[in-house]
Amino acid sequence: MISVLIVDDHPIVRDGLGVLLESEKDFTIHGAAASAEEALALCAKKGAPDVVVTDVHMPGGMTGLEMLARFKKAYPSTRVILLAGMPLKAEVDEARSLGAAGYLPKSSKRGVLATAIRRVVAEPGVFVEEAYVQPKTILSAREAEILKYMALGKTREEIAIILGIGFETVRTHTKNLIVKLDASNSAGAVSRAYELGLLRA
Amino acid sequence: MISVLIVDDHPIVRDGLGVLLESEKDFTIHGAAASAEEALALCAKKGAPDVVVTDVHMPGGMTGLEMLARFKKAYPSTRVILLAGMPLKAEVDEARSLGAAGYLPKSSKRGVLATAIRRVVAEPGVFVEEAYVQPKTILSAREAEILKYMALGKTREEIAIILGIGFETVRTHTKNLIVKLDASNSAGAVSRAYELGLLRA
DNA sequence: GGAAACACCCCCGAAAAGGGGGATGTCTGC
DNA sequence: GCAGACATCCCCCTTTTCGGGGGTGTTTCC
Repeated sequence: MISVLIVDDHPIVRDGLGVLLESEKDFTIHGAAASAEEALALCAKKGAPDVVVTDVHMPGGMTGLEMLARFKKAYPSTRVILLAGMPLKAEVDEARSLGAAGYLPKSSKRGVLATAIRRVVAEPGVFVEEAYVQPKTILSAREAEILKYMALGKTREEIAIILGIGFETVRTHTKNLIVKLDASNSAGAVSRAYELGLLRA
Repeated sequence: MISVLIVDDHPIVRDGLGVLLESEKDFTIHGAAASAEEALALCAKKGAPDVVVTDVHMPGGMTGLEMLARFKKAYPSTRVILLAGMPLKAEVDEARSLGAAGYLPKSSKRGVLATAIRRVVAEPGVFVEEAYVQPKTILSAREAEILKYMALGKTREEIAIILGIGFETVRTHTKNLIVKLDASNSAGAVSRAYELGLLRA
């Protein structure tokens, strides 16, 4: 039996995932938490599960990536699989380097999650990742990435440092983003991106 | 048996909800669709279900509200229950006036959805709604207004002209907005506003 | 009557963003 | 091979925003 801890801020999603996984004979639900903090508290009390399945983006406190770091420190043997609406390359790479066991888009087809969970338990050190389709191909991978940091309120210089590229390059991308999203500034571009479903995972 | 059609752009959520509802003895899954368009096509082929459970916000095409209108026209007897991360009063009111059977936040506790489905089938004309939080209370009316124009990409000067107030006043409000939304600039504030459901996605 | 919230206005200086150009190399598809 | 998309970098200059202050007059509520 593989014990699984589910972390998501939406109870409906949480319960749905729980029932979905419980319907598989080899899974047992270790617990469910609405936030990273809650998940860590639960593990402190009940012990760690074999696998943690968590949404990356949660309002308020800790993100899935931060929680991942804490888990790898406190419970190195626990596998952590991250879920995101729209995985971005930088985020996936960061998750991998932080020791995540997998990174799946919520758009994964049915059964992918169950298969992934079994695989990360069976093969220590494996990193499961799904080829995902960008919902809107209007943005290049780089642009989508820069858009994300823009939404986080980072300045262009900060983004340049984060991505390890030049300031002028970030500038070029943001200029293109504003044009592509038919906006007139960063705030408008972020808004349009939300409306188009390019942000909010 | 109550037949239910599930509409959500995330397969993992869709499947989760499906399994969750199927675990109840009195539900049968009529189908699952990734978009409003797909849902309507499915109904054109297979006929309409008793109840449609749909996410309000879906990337790309039709929103849940638009789909609701189509459903009420084509299949007046089908009940439509809408799900949103953070229901806003205006949206809930619009849904009700469009003939929705219910509007639930995804933060509803387990079982609420199943109960709601049974209720809208048993009581024609009922509107099921969960107490929704209005995080808008953290913003004053003026701030909310300015936030809206900020998301539209207007400059502070443009907003001042639109609202017939001084540039410095707009500035004061935006400064307060950035602090209240825990952001560091306009783009970040707009992003946070979407996440908090203060702007409709 | 006073505290608190609100809408309104003002100043400074530094930082950042925006608009317009141009350039190079890679890689992919026809 | 060559167009086209992409990522990368650079220049000019202007406008806007940001962070830190300061203030006024209303209304509302205890």
